[in-house]
Amino acid sequence: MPLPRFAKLDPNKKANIILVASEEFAARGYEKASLNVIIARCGMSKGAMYYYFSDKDDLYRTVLEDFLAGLFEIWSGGADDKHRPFDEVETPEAYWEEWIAHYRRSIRHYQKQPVYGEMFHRCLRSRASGISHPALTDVAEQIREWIATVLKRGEELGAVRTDLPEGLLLDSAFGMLEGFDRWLFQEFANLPDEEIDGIAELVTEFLRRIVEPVSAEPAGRRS
Amino acid sequence: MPLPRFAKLDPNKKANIILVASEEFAARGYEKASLNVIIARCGMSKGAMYYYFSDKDDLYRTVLEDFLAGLFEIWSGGADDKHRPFDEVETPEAYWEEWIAHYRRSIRHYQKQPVYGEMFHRCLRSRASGISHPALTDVAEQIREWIATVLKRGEELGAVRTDLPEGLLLDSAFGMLEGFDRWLFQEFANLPDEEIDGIAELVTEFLRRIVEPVSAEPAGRRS
Amino acid sequence: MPLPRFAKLDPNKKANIILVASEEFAARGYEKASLNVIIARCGMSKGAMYYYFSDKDDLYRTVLEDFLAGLFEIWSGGADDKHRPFDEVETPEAYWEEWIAHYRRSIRHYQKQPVYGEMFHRCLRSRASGISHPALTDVAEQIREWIATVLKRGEELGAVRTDLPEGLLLDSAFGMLEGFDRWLFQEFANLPDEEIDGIAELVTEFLRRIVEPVSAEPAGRRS
Amino acid sequence: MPLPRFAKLDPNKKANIILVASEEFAARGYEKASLNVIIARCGMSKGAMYYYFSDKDDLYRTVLEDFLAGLFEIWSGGADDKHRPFDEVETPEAYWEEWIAHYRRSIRHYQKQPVYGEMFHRCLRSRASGISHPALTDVAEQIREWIATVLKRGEELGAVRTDLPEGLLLDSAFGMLEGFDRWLFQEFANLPDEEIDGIAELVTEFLRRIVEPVSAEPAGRRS
DNA sequence: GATGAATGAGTGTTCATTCAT
DNA sequence: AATGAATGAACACTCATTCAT
Repeated sequence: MPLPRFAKLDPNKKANIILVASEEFAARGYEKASLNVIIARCGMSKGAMYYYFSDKDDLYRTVLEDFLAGLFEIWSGGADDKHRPFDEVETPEAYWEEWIAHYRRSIRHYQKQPVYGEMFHRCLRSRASGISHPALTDVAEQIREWIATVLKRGEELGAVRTDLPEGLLLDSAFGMLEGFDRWLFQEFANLPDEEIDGIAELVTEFLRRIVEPVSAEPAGRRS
Repeated sequence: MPLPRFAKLDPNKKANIILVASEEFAARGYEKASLNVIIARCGMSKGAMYYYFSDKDDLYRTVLEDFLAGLFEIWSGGADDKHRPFDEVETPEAYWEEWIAHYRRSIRHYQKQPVYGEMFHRCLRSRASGISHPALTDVAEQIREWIATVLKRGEELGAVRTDLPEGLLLDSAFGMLEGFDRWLFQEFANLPDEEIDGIAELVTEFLRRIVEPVSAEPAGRRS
Repeated sequence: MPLPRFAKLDPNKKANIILVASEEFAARGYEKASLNVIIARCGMSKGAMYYYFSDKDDLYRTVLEDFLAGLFEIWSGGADDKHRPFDEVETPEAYWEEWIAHYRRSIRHYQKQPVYGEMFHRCLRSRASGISHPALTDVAEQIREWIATVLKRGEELGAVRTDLPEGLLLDSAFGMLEGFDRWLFQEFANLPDEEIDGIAELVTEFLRRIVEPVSAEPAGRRS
Repeated sequence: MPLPRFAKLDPNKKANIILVASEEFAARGYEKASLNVIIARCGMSKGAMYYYFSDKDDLYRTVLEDFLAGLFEIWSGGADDKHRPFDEVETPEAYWEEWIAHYRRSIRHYQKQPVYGEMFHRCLRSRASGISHPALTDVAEQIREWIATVLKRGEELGAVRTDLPEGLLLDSAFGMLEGFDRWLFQEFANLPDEEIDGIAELVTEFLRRIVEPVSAEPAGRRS
């Protein structure tokens, strides 16, 4: 929702504004983030900022939109963001393989763009809070819905249990992924590139344990 | 850390200050919470507040300490907070039963004291964040450590796997519990009292699936 | 006083700029009116506005000039604005008849062009104020002078008393007309067309009572 | 509506704040008036102003209330403001004598407190505008109602005509008084004290001419 | 002729904190 | 032991105006 002028701005400046604002918002949250600081760091005048964005809220939403677009691009496999890799799998095994691939892509992306990771965690944390900014809640909701959709696909393939109240499985699985991510984030500095695959497999295994039907052959337990 | 004078204050007033401050901090977070509002709601003067607490930060820490003490009291089974029920179990089965009991107590407590629940979720959400107040991170860390200790006990009993990097299992399990809690919170209004037991069993089952050794008889899958 | 370029502008655009600006100035007053808003509503660029007008003040004066020209055209009987109907009456009775006709014309005009009415009232209200914009005070002064001239004509015909300090009679009469107008404005929606004549006669009668010489046969009291 | 603390402030400081604020509001109107300027002129800090008043609006209302209280005190004859001198007159002649006395009091007051005059005219001018601040419109409305009440009393005594639509007479008379006032204000510097009586009689005569029943013996025309 | 990006002093408002009493 | 008046830097936001293109 930035004013249409923003689209016409020099791409470098655009990217810089979004980067600087992302950092500030990611580091301090919407409320504490200071527009004055963002403006100063961008080297713009007050008026210029308000020339492109109608207010702090608008800037924030723009930052989040940019983040979400980037995220979904990664999640859709680098192709256009309408591509849904999980729609193409046809067996439970392929389904779980796609989860591994999904995680592999995500981790690689976070390593390259640490700010994305910050934003991502902010979104996750904001869930169900009632306190955080509506736009952030929106983004969190979209992420959650993405996962819900993928779990739905898993249900169709018989890879995901269906005997629990709507939302319970999703929230628990989502929470676990979030926790795993948290650990991952703190280890990023120490994480050798060649371990990424193992990590992706591990988190997928955890996910399986939670969401697989109780009658299924348990993941990672094939004697 | 409040000034020593605070200890000498009339217990009713003490409790009132902490309750009012808890509500404000729980509802709006440290940064957005207004000392002015707290002071007004307590019916005290500005000077009085600063007589007992050196600053906003100090008040916040006091509130959190009180919260944490209350939490651990519940978690220790209502006895003094040095009592550690998990230390007393001697078999894996007893270990899991204690988890169920633990959850049952927690849920009952949240239902009676919603403010505690609010604080709790704030703590959870703040985890691993460079954003939130250090004192909140501290509390979150202590909660995490409590769980870590309990998982350690599980390891000793052979109920918890030991083949993963320190922290990974903890964060994943903690995240799952958090997500489960989140779902629970939204259902509180609709949750009949007699279902609490089932809920406590369910979340424990999820926990088992994540943390049990891979070779173990999987939880909830006994034919 | 707009820059000479304005004269050369396409008449439709000219009229549109003046209309839009009139609305904004009439609705919000000089200070609160936003040039940005006017510019946006006109669909022109910032630069263009400053190409034709040297500043906000300049635009305002142009708008007022246009308003005043239109007003005097009406008051001069629809003919060119040098025509002065009151100069042509030769008896007191004809003088008062002309006042009635004057009012009839004015009311009809306001009904067709509400913006004019708004401007008119703004001018009236600004009278004798150290607050309003000098240009508005100027316009108000010119309106006052128009009435002064007409009263002068009345004095020549013996229809208007001459025994009071310069200005006193004028201000009182002007104030009364203003008050009458105010009432009129609020009743516009409910005012059937056929009552306009009665209204015009009534206000003229009020005017007569104030300004007629004390020895004259009082208006509306002819046994 | 100032915060209750304001009442406890040193009366000199209170009066000073109201005086300074009155001047600024009277001179520039609500919107243009700068709180910063008022604060600086009072020699207070920003915080202090907001300690006593919740916002600009609050300060403005306080100023207006003070003004209105002062005005009604004068109008009630210097006695407490519940005293209504017009209620005590019992004949048309006494009624008109009270108007003269009323005007005499008002003029004397304006001469001593010029700011009151400024405020008064701002109120008058704001009438029926839709633009001005609601609080100002309120005050204007109360003044109008005061006059309406007095005219009503005149009707009861047969001193005021009753054959015109509600409001028309009031607005016309009010407008005339306003215009008269305007003239008066510009002459204040030149007005010798001994002429005040004549002025008060003159404006009352004007009023009579407008509002007296058409059949009555006209004022000031007794051959 | 015309554009629109950029400016920056200005606005009203908040709030943790201090300190004379 | 307690008060509450006072502070002032910081906040988000506005808008008439300029000027390189």
